[in-house]
Amino acid sequence: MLTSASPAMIDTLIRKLSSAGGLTEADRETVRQLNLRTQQVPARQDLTCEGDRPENVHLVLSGFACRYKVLPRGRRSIAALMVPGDFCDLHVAILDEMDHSIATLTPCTVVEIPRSTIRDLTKNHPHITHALWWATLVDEAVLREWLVGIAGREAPERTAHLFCELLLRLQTVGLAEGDGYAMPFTQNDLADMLGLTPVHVNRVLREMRLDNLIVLKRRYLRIPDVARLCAFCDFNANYLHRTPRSK
Amino acid sequence: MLTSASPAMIDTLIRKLSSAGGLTEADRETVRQLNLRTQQVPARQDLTCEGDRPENVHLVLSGFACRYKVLPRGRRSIAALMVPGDFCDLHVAILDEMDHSIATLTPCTVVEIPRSTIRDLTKNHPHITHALWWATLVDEAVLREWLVGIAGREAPERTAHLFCELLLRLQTVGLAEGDGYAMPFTQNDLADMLGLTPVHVNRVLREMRLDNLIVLKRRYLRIPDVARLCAFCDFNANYLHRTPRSK
DNA sequence: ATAAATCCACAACATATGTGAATGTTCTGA
DNA sequence: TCAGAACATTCACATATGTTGTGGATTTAT
Repeated sequence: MLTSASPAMIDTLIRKLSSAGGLTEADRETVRQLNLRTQQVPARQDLTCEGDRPENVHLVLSGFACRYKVLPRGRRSIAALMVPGDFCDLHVAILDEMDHSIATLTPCTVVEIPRSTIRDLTKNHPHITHALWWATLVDEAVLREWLVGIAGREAPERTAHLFCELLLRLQTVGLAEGDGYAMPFTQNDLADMLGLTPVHVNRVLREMRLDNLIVLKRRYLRIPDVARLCAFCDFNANYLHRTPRSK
Repeated sequence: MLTSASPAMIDTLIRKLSSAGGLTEADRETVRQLNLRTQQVPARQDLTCEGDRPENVHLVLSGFACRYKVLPRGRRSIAALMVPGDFCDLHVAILDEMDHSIATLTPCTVVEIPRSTIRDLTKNHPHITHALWWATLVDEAVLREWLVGIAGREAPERTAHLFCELLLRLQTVGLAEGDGYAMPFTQNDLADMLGLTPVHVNRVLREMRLDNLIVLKRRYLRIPDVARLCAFCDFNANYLHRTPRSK
């Protein structure tokens, strides 16, 4: 299903770009003039596949999507999680070929931005280019933190770290109320993000529940003591590069 | 020690940027006009630390450097390896604060590019900006492959994969002769890159030697049968985004 | 050339996490 | 409302990898 983008959607995009700082009013107007289309995508569906040379960049407006690769033995490894407001694949505007796939985890609303539009923006609007580049660098910082976590944190700390990160990321887009948020992932999805087995994710969650670090019920996560969970996993939010501006 | 950059060094930079494609002769001339300084750095020394707001971007001309974070229990996790021709920290041109550290692994020669220079380039030279952005996206692709490897590959395959990646990356900068290259890393360094223990790296290397997958002696790695090693770890080079041009 | 410092090699043992399988629970759609 | 699917939970057991420690080999500095 395709519909034309509403002002609210454009705002999501502008807010995203503004968090890099440095956008002028003219830049904002340029973005508003873009003729963007919105699309509804069901859960567990690929947006682009490894090897593709897609014609559109996607921005998530609602729902969760992920970046993943499939390993030899059929194991799926999730390398990034996209929450509302995140770009899925700015890559394709610059690199030729996708080296990984992108799929929805839940039903999503996404904006499609033609590659040519990005190319045009980067040729003529340095501030917007700067903002887009900024977005990819923050994505990279998150990716790096995931790598460090998988390489060096034990399963419980790693899991806690993901929950802390999600809390902050969802807070900045207004999707967390206080100390809780909807986390509509399967334990299987979590396993693929954490580099663990579903069985072990289940074990870890049980332990965390027993320690009262989390309350997780019907896909809703509540963190009774945020400071305690952060301390538990040694969480440091610097890698999210949240500016004062963006909350 | 500081010296002014020689033409050969500028060439390294220009070659790097050109691999993204799209540079005009005017762009190249712009790069040649930059007044860059070169620096010798001993092994195992930090170039920038987490929390810094450095004034220079670094480019490695010779030697190996790495991007790392230190975890609670003092464990160092290496998130990226920089070989000659690689940028260390384009981040600092865009993001405010370093969320990780950068250190040399071996003695290095690095070029220092002032932040202001990058800012100027990105404001006035869209093709160069595009090339720089391209470089960060390739870095991100490599980082993603490392994440996927640590999350989903067993130690031997993971190690083999690193060796294959290094072979290609060093080939493109002329630092591999055929099927071998100098790999001046400690087993400790390897462990930090692979998310393993030094002891286990030692075990894995022994096995790989016994299987004749590698010949590793006095910090020099030879791969008797490259195709066999690639098959062993299911190596797919697409994530390196090497263009025909750049090789 | 020699000593000191790293680094490599190997062994015995500990444990976090993976595997396979059975059962119960919660969604989902007709 | 029901049946079927998808998901969560738990168990027993297997194994890859971590931990601690010791001795020998290289490298580095004097």
